[in-house]
Amino acid sequence: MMNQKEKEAMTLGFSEWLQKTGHRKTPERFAILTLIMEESGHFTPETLYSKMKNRPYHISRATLYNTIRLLLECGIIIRHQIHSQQNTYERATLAANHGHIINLPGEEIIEFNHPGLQPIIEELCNLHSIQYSRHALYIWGYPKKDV
Amino acid sequence: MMNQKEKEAMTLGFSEWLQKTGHRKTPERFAILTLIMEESGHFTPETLYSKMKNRPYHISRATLYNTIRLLLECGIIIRHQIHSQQNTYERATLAANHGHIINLPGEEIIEFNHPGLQPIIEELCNLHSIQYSRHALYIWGYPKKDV
DNA sequence: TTTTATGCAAACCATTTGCATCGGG
DNA sequence: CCCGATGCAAATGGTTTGCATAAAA
Repeated sequence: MMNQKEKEAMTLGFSEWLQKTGHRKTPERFAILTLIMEESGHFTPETLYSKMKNRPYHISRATLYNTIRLLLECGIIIRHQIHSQQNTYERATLAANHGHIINLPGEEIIEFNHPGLQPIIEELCNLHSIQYSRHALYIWGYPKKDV
Repeated sequence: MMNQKEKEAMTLGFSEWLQKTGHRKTPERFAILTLIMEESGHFTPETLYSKMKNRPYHISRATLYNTIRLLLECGIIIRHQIHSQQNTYERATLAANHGHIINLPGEEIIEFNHPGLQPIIEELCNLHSIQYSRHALYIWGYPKKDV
């Protein structure tokens, strides 16, 4: 969960990014950002939309998808591609800290963290002359039946 | 590219899997497998479908999607999650050997290989009691402008 | 006042499904 | 023969788009 200070910093960052890139600062956009800052894990456009319905004012799917695109562009959220039919998103600051183990069947997700990964990624980026942006490690497997 | 021997082994494996799981061995299924064995990288249902059109007989989208599902189930192909709108696939044997660097903008894909990754994955699987099935490491970044 | 964003509904498009027919076992 | 598989076309459902209206700047 984000604390108040982090939320303010993120809101300010979004506001500045909107300004810098020539987008308007509409209340809908900040309402969606607020909702996303309350998410503790993965979410989809549909889960956001249904949560939106319980809020003071309604926001359309068009605006929701539009805002999700902006939040992707400015790097506040990232898109996971775990399910084939529906896009899943996560705040980038959350996602940066862990990989995903996808536990079949049912695709239950375990998040993990491993310090050895970062040096490998840096090495690969140097090798291929890539300016690192982000990464994702997914591991698929089945629960072990033994103890 | 797969050599003849590998192709025969894969075809046999698919055939046995179909038998074992109670599915019929239709010519359409083997025709699609044959096409996939000629792919040297990523493919989508649509790229397969259009290649199919140049073949002796036509295969419907329904059958194509049905067969892709079977090939996923038996582990011959895996699904990548790079593009948001269309599923991308690859032969599992190919995918096992490399990770993917997604070079923005345009999502050009560089494949890579790093020996340090495997021990990390094994460690994580042991820690979480996971029977390893497969993994995927994606790195997003931009081309470096300097030399 | 200008121009971008919103909301609604319709359009899109990859994928799935229903159903009549075909054909593997 | 029987029942699963195919082909076609229609349905589905997540996402995008067109357009009239609203509201940021």
